[in-house]
Amino acid sequence: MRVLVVEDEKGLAAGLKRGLEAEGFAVDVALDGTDGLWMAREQIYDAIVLDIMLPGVNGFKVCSTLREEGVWSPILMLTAKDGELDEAEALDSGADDYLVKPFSYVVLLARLRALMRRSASERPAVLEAGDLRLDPAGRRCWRGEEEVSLTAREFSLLEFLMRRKGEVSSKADILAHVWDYDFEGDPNIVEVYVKHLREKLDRPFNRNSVQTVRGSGYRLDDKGG
Amino acid sequence: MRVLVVEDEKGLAAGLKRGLEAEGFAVDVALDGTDGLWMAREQIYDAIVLDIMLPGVNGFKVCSTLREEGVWSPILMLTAKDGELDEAEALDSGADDYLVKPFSYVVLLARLRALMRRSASERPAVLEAGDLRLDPAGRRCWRGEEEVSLTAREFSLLEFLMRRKGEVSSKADILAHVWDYDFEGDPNIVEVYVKHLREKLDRPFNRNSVQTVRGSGYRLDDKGG
DNA sequence: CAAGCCGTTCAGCCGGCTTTCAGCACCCAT
DNA sequence: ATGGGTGCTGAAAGCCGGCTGAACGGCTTG
Repeated sequence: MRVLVVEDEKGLAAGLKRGLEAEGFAVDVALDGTDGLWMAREQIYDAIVLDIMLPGVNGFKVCSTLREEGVWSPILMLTAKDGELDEAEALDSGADDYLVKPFSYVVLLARLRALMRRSASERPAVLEAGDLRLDPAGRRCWRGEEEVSLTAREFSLLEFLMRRKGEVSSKADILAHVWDYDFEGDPNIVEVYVKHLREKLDRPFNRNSVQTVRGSGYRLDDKGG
Repeated sequence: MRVLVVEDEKGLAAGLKRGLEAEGFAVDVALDGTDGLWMAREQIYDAIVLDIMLPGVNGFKVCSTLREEGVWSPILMLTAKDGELDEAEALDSGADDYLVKPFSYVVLLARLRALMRRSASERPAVLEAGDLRLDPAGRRCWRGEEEVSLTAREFSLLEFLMRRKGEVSSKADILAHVWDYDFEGDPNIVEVYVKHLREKLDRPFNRNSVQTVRGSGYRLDDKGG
């Protein structure tokens, strides 16, 4: 259970780190928004505690940026004032919950646990679509009983599609999330990788799980084709 | 989107009901814990707003009982005092979030939406008109049980008409929204696509969902023809 | 150092979608 | 009845989106 704390008040940050570590969490601390953003991108956290008032990039911005980039770790925001607007804006920018300063440590802990419990049940360790299974942690993939080996890109693409199974993902969306958000190359690359997936997941099994929706994008069949 | 409000202060209950209904929710109200428990068992709600201080069974008890019985609708708890204990206990009894009274309506709404979004494993975003269904996210369309495949334009046109089902949409409106707003071509194209829709959605099923209103435009029948 | 794999780019092909157009049918007012 | 206006229809053409095979360079591995 790894937690990222993004907080510029050094005293508070240190306190949180000590407290959470005592509870058995692994804790990383970022002292400003820019650092926080980098760290959250680099590694998957089980939860992120995020102050709103930050030097560099503010908390709202950090939060919405992460969400856009496909980082779905549960985020608990810390708001200094108790204005209603902050609260609403926190949730709208993609936070899962917020806490008004000053807060008590017990409450923070309870909220954090609730968030992680919730996201653990929402995000099962293994993604499934019909008899297609994918284990993000172990980077493995199966069609039925048979394991299929995928390259890094193929895997990311499939993971992305599986998390949105049944929905159409546009090529732009895919590029933004599976490739770097500032990817400037040929969008054709998505087509190329879709072909790769089809050759590994569909053709050998006579299936059709990755569907083209002309003019819109691609869709992974709910039932794995 | 059906919401259950369990609240004994009649004024507040009525206010919530009115407000939420204005936002397009279907709202049921229970005035005590016992009723709330019954109603939550009877039907699946998209969210439950639950007061802690209730005659009969209190909110904590209602919440934990429901959870034990396998009711997983997101629960938003209303706590009267702002003691830490209440908050922690609320989350521990299985609530997904809580709100301290007095709260503002905007915040309640934001929280409620966040909860439902989070638990939206089922996509409520499906448009319906009789036995005609359309899933904008998945770009799929059904007449009854049978799936109908539509091209990009056909889909946009149908989506537009379904969002305004029962109302007449002028050809100019349709052109502006389904085609580019600066479309300069032949308006006849709308007629062409209406024909396509009819051939795919109506003719094979002996229906008449897309109706012509001579001199005004087209209307999609509320009940799908 | 060689071999292989992976990620990426590119150009050509193909099918079908979008759009246009001309002719016909129908409704309504004169 | 007759004509204009409005909508319907089938076919044809052009274009665009997606598919594919090949090739290249960089990186890792033996």
